[in-house]
Amino acid sequence: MPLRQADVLQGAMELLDEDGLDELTTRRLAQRLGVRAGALYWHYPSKAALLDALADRIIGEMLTQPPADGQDWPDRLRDLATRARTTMLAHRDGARLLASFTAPPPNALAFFGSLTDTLRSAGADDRAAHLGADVVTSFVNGYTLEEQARQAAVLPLEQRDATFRLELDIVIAGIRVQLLG
Amino acid sequence: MPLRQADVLQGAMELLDEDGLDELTTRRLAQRLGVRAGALYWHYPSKAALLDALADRIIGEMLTQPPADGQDWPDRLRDLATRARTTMLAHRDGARLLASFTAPPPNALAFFGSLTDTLRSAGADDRAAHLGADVVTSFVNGYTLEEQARQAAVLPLEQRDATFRLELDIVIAGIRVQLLG
DNA sequence: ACCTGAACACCGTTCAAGT
DNA sequence: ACCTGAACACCGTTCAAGT
Repeated sequence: MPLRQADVLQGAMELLDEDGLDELTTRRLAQRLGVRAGALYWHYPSKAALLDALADRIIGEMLTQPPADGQDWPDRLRDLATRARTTMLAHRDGARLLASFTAPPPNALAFFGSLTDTLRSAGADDRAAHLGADVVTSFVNGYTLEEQARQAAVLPLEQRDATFRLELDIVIAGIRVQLLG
Repeated sequence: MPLRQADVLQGAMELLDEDGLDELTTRRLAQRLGVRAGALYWHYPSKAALLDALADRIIGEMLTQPPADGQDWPDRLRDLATRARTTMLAHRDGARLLASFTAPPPNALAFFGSLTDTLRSAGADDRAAHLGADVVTSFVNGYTLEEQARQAAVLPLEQRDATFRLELDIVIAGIRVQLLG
């Protein structure tokens, strides 16, 4: 039976997890799927489009669990930020892939929206909610990119978890003081 | 006269600024320098090593001006963070290049050291100084990477400057509350 | 509708050989 | 000491032609 777009995406995900972003070439992906490289261009217009779709699928994994209720806004921000980091770490080169998309795909907007919603429900206006969501996003992406590229091989996970938590609490404390004072 | 390592690095810098990281190939660089691609391997053992050296040269630009005296620690942090962002923005794909080195080169360690020094002089112990420097670094890198990849083309600089400043002040307020309280 | 075959215009890297 | 020439093993992409 012929390949479908979902099969191509699934194969790309597996190849990423097994061999990393640098080994995720159109030729190696085609070989794994049992076709020639040119065939991929029937399903996606370019490799960049395929990587965008892959990034969006990974971001989608951050959105699966519904928010626990009874969380106050700092717990909710911690939950979202932790989920973002954990999901990126769960895929080889995840942070680097997510830094590479051209325009923010749908799930990226949805995830950002859950950050701004959290802050608005805590009393922030639109501008403050956007600033707070943005500073959390920049911090988590910058931290995880560095962590996955250079620290994951040398520091144990519990230690990195603890450091992330402490630095995240610095950002959240800053949001409280500057935006929700 | 023959090429020297510094000439290769200079050519790489110019090619980066003119055409961007994706166009900075060994073959195009060699052509600009009037040699064949293989000749570069006499000066650098690999393209990765050349990019590391280029990243370190750019980070070095953040360290040129001595610290203004009479600054308190928040002003000094703001100065360092702003200098980091400005320097990355001054080179095409600067943030992406600086996210790509394998091990932190000398100037990266020196820059991080000036952040920790600032926090220690404000009364932080070693652990707190490290956490504070790290959260600033992660935020600035994450922010500028996103900015240079997707916002620089669509938002005016003054607006991006203002947003960066506001978000940086969130991080600094968090450091004050969590680490220097 | 989906894919092959074959090509095009590239990459980074190596290394004997030249000067 | 520094570089050429030529090769090796790759890339992403296009597209007529096949089924």
